[in-house]
Parts: sequence; structure tokens; C-alpha cells
Amino acid sequence: MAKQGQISSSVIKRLPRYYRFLGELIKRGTERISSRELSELMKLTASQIRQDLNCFGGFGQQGFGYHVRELHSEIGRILGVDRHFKTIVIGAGNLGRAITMHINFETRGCRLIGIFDRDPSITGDKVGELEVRHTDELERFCREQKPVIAVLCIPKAETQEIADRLVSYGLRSFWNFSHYDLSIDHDDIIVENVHLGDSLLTLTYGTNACLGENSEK
Amino acid sequence: MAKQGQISSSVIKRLPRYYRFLGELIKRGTERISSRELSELMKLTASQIRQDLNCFGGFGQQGFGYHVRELHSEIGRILGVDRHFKTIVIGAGNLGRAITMHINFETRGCRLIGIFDRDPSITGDKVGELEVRHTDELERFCREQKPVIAVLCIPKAETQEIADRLVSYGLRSFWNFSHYDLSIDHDDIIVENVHLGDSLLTLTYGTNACLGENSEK
DNA sequence: GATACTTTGATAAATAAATAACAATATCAT
DNA sequence: ATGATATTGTTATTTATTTATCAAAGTATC
Repeated sequence: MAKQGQISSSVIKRLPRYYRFLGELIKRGTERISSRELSELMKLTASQIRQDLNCFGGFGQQGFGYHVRELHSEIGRILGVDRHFKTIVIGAGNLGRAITMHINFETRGCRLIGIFDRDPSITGDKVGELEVRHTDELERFCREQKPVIAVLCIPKAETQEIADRLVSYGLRSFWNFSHYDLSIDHDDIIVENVHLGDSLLTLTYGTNACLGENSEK
Repeated sequence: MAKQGQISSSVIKRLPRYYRFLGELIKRGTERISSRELSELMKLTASQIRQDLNCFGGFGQQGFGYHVRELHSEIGRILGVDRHFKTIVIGAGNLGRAITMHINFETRGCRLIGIFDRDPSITGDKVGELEVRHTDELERFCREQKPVIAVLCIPKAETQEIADRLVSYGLRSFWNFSHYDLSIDHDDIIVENVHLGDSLLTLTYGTNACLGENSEK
């Protein structure tokens, strides 16, 4: 069924988008879709869709297309949306609180079980369902609860140190929002660097290139 | 001086990272660096660095390397960090407020001049230096102030409609945080979709693939 | 200033990714 | 059932990206 030798990261980064579009199609009541129709919707080529999906096995049917509901759940399974990876947030500042409140972790295979901050004055504050704990509690908490994923919303100067500590406490995956390129030597540690600042700079570049350099005003 | 025929987006997406690393080097007092040294620091090949930089002109010096300060300012100029693109935030919920407070727009060529929300009960609230305005004021505000960039922190269902409105008010660039693939037919409109949810799903996939499918617990 | 190094910029080669092509196989209308 | 049509999965081709190579040109040392 699966033929996952080694999937290229280009393909993997497209999977969540397929999953999202298929979810929308289910909401609309669409039951089947061909790679051509989906390609028009998603603005990419039918060829690419077929090739991407085929990395994981033949979900389609010749002369018919794909069953939307079935394909959606297959991709969901591949992504791991049905998992419940225990997840903690480090840093309860503006960004940490916003991510905690704004992202639906449950539908993405993650279960939020704690949020931490080193500032004692906010210990005990509520962030949604969670209560902010002090970072001094991190080690004991991790030994007991064994979280797997950490969301890092802390200043760049502290990121490497905290990440190394968390690795020693058994965490394996990092969703890193600090303006710092986290990299960890262990090869079974996963890091997803977000870099919002870089994203904005890309937009600035595009805006600058598009509006021209003279239209300052 | 510049030889910017058409720079590939792969190269452009690496520019902010070069800029960031060079900024760190300046802080450390490093005055010169070779592509080899920089490649070790950034974990990519020296060849790629030289080729990337050469898209924009020869900033280096044979037998010497690159002047850190000079290269930093050249890349900054290319990115447009010295611009002051007027920028507004749409949506003053958790995420909108966090982005407004957390991102340094000024150092990235953007000047925040307004934040809007459709909920009248938060009109007038302070977000940093800014006061939340009601979306009813959007049109008048845009006609008067002529902002160029909009940061969209609104539910996906409203995103396309608001974006189209903003285009008609003269905005040209969108930094889109809603879980929706914004695309606009105009070809001189720039969109940078962030998709935090997709980013988390990619991490879930990696975690799932790495820990194996059986270690549920 | 001659010699041994170093390092760029440019070109060539290798690798990766996206697209096109098409046989095989299904559907659909009659 | 039959023939016309549709659509996949797979392989071939094209395009894009990354990496390697190397002459040319600078630096550093004596």
C-alpha cells in the first residue's frame, strides 16, 4: 500500500495544502474529484497532483478520479492528524499566547498540555484552558508528562539553550518561532523554523521590486 | 551595477537569512568573511552563497572574501529595509495583536499606521502605539493615508472579500495569516501566505514519521 | 617584487523537481 | 454488451536548482 522510500520535502510541504482543500470539498459536499479539477482549484498542474499522491500509493481510480472523503482521510493518516502528540508552549508573551489560542492543535495531531514562562509575575495566569507555569517546573513536568513537541516563542538569545535542555528532557520536535535558526545535532530531532521576520522581508522585497525603487513618497 | 534579470524565488527566500546572519556577524565585530566560512556558519555550500550573491552583482573580492558591513547593507538595500511602506493590520484578535506587538516592522521596510477590527466593542483599544479602528473607517482611512501593505489576521471566510476591497482601495501587498490561500488576479499584487497550520502539520508529519506509527501511548 | 596562498565569479556538471505523454483501465450512455 | 470518453499511474522529457570546477585576480609573506 505505502511506497514511502524517501519522500522529498517538496512533496511533504504540499500535503497539508491538499488536506486543507480536500476538507473544503467535503464541506461543500463534493464526493469525487479528478486531478484536473483539483489542479484548477489549487492552481497547480494535474501531473504534479498525481505524482505527489502516488508517492504514497494509488488512491485514485482510472476513469473516475479520487473519492474526496477517502483521499482526505488517507492524507490525514499520512500526516498524523489522528495522533495526540503531547505538546508544550515555551514563552507566554504576546506570540506564545496568540499561538496557543489561535491554532487548533487537536486537528493537527497535537495535544496542548502546558505553557511555560520564566517571568514569575505571570505564573498562574490563564491562557485558554491552560495555566502558565514557571520554567523552573519544566524538568519535573517533562519527566512526568513526557511531552514530545515544544512550541518555542522565546527570544532568540535563549532559544538554543532551552532547546538543548528540552532535548535532554526527552522532547523530540520543535516548532520554533524565535528569530534564530535552531539546529540540533541529534538526527532524530525535528525542527520546523517559522521565521515570521524573514517572511515579512520577502514581502518587502516583492513590494519594493514591484513598486519600483523611486516611488518612495 | 545590478544584473537582476529575473531572480528565482529560491534565491530571494534565502536573502533574509543572509541578512540576518550578516547582522549577527556585525554585532560580533567580524569585519570580513569568506563564502567558505559563511557556509559553515549557515550550513549550506560556499558555492550556493557565491552564486546567490552574484545574482545581484559582485560584492566580493578575490583572495579576500566579503566585507561584512558592506554586504549586509547591500542585501538590505536589495530587500528594501530602508523603505517605509505604510502598513495596516486587519484583525485585532489574538494573532493580529501579537503580530503587531511582536514583529519589528520598521527594520523590515514597513511602517505600521493602523489596525482595524470589525468588532465595535474593541474599537479604541490600544495595541502598542496604535488605537484599534472599526473596519467601517477602512475606505476613508486608505483614501487619505494610502497604505501599501496589509497584514491579514482574519477568519478565512472573510479573507478574499476583504482583500478584494483593499485592492480597490489601492493596497498592493498582503501578508496573509488566515488559513486560506489568497490569490488575486491582478499581476502587480504581491501575496505572502503564511499558513501556520500547514507548518504545524508538517511538523506533525515529521514527528509521526520519526517516532513511528506505533508509539502512540 | 617574487612566490605561495586564498578566494571570487563564472562556467560546467550533477541532481532534483515539475511537466508532458501515453498505455492501461475504468466509467458512462445507449 | 459496446463503443466513446475520461482519468489514473507510470515513464520520459524538460526545466530548475544545486554543487563542483577552475582560471583570474587578489592578498600575505618574505
